[in-house]
Amino acid sequence: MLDKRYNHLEVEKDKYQNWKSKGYFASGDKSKDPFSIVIPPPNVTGKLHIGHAWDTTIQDIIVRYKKMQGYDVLWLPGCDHAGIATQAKVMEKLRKMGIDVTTITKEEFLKWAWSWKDEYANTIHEQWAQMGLALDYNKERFTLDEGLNYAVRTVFVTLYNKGLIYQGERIINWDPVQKTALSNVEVIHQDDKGYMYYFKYPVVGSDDYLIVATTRPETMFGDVCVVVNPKDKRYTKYHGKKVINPANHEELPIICDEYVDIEFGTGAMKCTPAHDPNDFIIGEKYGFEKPIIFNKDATMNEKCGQYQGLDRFVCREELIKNIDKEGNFVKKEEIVHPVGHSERSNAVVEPMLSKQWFIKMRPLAEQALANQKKEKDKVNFVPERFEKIFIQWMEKAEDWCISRQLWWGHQIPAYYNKHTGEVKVLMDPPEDKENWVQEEDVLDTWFSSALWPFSTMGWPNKTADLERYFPTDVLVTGYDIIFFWVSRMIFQSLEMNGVRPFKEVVIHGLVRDELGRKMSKTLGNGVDPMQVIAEYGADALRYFLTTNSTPGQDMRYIDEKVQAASNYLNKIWNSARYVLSVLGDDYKEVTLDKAKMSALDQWIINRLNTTIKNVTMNMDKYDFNAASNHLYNFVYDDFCSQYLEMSKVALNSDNEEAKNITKAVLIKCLKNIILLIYPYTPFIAEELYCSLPSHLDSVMLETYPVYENDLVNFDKDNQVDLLFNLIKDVRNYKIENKLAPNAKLDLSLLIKEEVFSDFLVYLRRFTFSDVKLLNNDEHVDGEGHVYNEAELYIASNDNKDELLAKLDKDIETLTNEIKRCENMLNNPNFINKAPEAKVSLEREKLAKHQENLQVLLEKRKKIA
RNA sequence: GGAUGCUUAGCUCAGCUGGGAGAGCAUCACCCUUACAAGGUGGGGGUCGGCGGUUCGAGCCCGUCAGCAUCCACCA
Repeated sequence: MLDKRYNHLEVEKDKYQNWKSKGYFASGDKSKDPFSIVIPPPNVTGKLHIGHAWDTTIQDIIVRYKKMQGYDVLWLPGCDHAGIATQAKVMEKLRKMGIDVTTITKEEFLKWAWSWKDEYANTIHEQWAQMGLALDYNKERFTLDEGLNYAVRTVFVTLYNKGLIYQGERIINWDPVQKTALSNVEVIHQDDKGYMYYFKYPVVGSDDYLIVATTRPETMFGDVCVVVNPKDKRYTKYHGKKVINPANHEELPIICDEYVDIEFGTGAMKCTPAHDPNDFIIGEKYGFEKPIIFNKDATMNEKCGQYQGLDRFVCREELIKNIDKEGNFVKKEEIVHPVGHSERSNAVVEPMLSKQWFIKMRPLAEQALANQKKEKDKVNFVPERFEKIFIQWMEKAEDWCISRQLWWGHQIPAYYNKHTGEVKVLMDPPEDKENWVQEEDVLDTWFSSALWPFSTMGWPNKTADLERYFPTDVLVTGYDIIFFWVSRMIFQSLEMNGVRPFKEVVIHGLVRDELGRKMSKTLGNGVDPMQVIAEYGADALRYFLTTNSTPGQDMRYIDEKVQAASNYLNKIWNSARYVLSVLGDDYKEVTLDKAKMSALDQWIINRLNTTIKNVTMNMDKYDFNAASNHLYNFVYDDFCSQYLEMSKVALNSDNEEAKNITKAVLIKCLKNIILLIYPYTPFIAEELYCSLPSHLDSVMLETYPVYENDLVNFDKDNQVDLLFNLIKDVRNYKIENKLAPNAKLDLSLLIKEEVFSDFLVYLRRFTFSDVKLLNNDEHVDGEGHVYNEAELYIASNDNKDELLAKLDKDIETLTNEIKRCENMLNNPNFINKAPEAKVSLEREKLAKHQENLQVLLEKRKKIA
């Protein structure tokens, strides 16, 4: 027997281990059609957060749903080595342990890093288990394992040989804390308060000067010239002259270039080719040197004289002070301007000239864009609008800097000849190893992530898995990593395989806190999914996460809603408890025969059938909120509030056949509810499923409910609705008159249209009252309720005036309804232009209303 | 400077191809009725951000304005 209250701790105990050990998560049944998903590999930097919980629950729902529909589902798990992030975490840990990280060797570090990885991968496994994810652990991969490393090298070499990877000296984003290059997407531009500083650049051989503005005065040590627009009349007289750099007193030529915006600032621009992408272009164009003035930690280098060794921001202040002393500092203005920060370290990124490896983006992007124009083979974004975001980014994607100055990652397979400096890019080190040294840099983490959908399946080998499961069917991820990951998977797969990596990509939003703020460590407003599970259970968390937002939209974590989810599960739990309790020990399954079923039996089966249809339709659209709503309404309104209560009548009768049919209907409804809720809440579903009188070993082996066409032609909805309305109005009467719910009333009913057998039995039972049937012209006193199919009179103690007042109220609302109908029907445009069905519907309504009004008016006459 | 999303009940959000506004929580009244008091029954509460347009008919389509949020963008 089930407990009175659903207890998630009991219910969720041991089930995951059982599923796993029985092999229910494993893929590979060749008799079925394949369906595949790869998990977005979480970083091994820490624990999973609530966003992961959302992302993986969506996938788990899809996976469990598809399994039930008879697919051989592969859900491939794994983790990402997360280069920069992990290296930072491990370094921090070592520092805390008192280890001097400046002297540590690469080999020592990697040992620590691998043990870190093992530890956190373990944690992640435990969390996946808590969440109940049906992952196929046989296929688990790690982005840094040998197989994936092989795939990474293969792609690198292939792209290099095609000229799509090159090494070049370009302006890159330098993270001075992590001391590595970053790609554009790893830089977060935020509006920071800063200053625009104005300096005098004295003109050589005169007392004149130009005023030049900059937000980064320390870069003046890297200036090579001052640029003005040739059309700028103010500066014509200085063409060909030189100015003195007030920072280091070196002479700088004044050159002319259209690039300079006359309107902006003073119209005279300092040019620092090594530390600004635009200045770099000008430097190239005019053949200037490109002096680098920073060390790797963004302290000033030897080119900066007395400032050498100072931090860039300290140098800035010192420099301004000194220039001011010489009278060349004009002013500073407070401004707000976009400043690039490192995604990981949050350090202000320094644009810096550096030799790095790049992926040439244009050809790859064009290919991806072309593929999106194909009707059949494009990647389908769900919701569709995210395709636009993808396309816009692809249209202007610049070359991707893929080299990182780290230890934790895939070492770039490039080799430098110790003697000649020649570069070779190879799968394996050259034969004469001793003459070559491998590139120290590793690849951007996202380089290996981009290959995830196929590298995990054994690519480049033509493995059976690759053949069977690739391209994958769907990828589920948040909109925040469309650029980082989704787009790169798409172009890499198109380039390496000629096909899209996944047919559909389901995009979800972010989980925010109760106030709508992004969750962050600094705010400390993060929600730990494991704590929520401890309190409410994984099922409640899963249900909450997947049924409280529209696809693609952000959601807020709201504790009460998890509670509400838990209450819903308790509702289902208790309805199951009831159903199981009424079956009795001798329950034998009977096949449902429509001819023998009562109207209410047919009604609920019909409602169930409709629910199955609606749920399935929305599941297929990945609209889990809509799908679950249909089920929720069925569970609460149709099943629990109506049928389950009504079933008590048949079950208490002496009619054995009716009893058995009712039990069968109850079981059928319950079982289907369990199967429909199961993808969302597998634990409670398993528990309840295994409590059913007949069941397989696990709900995981069941098939998904199917819409049955032969059950739909139920035509007594009106009668059932009438019954419910009558009961409701009587209940309302009792409440209004402060009567007990089970108070006995004298009811009189005039039935105008046919009702199903037992109609009155139910009415009497649920009103706790006698119901006297009236003839057509019979009159009784009392409070009247008029329906299309019947009239109800409740014997009442109200005096004449009170009764009249109530009648008048009803008459008024009915009159208004009639007016509304008449207005519509008197509008010739409506008659002519609205669909025929709509028009006749309104006509019918009007007729009914008028008929009902007539009844009320006659009643009024008789009372008055 | 581009782009996207949002604005609906006190709060958090649904509302499918346009045809009489919904849920959860909160609130009010009554009820420990033999599945469920973390419950049941029955209520109350919304000129669907403003303005204009299309339409017989607009929360939904179009335009415009406002507010909020997010993303992209090298302006010294």
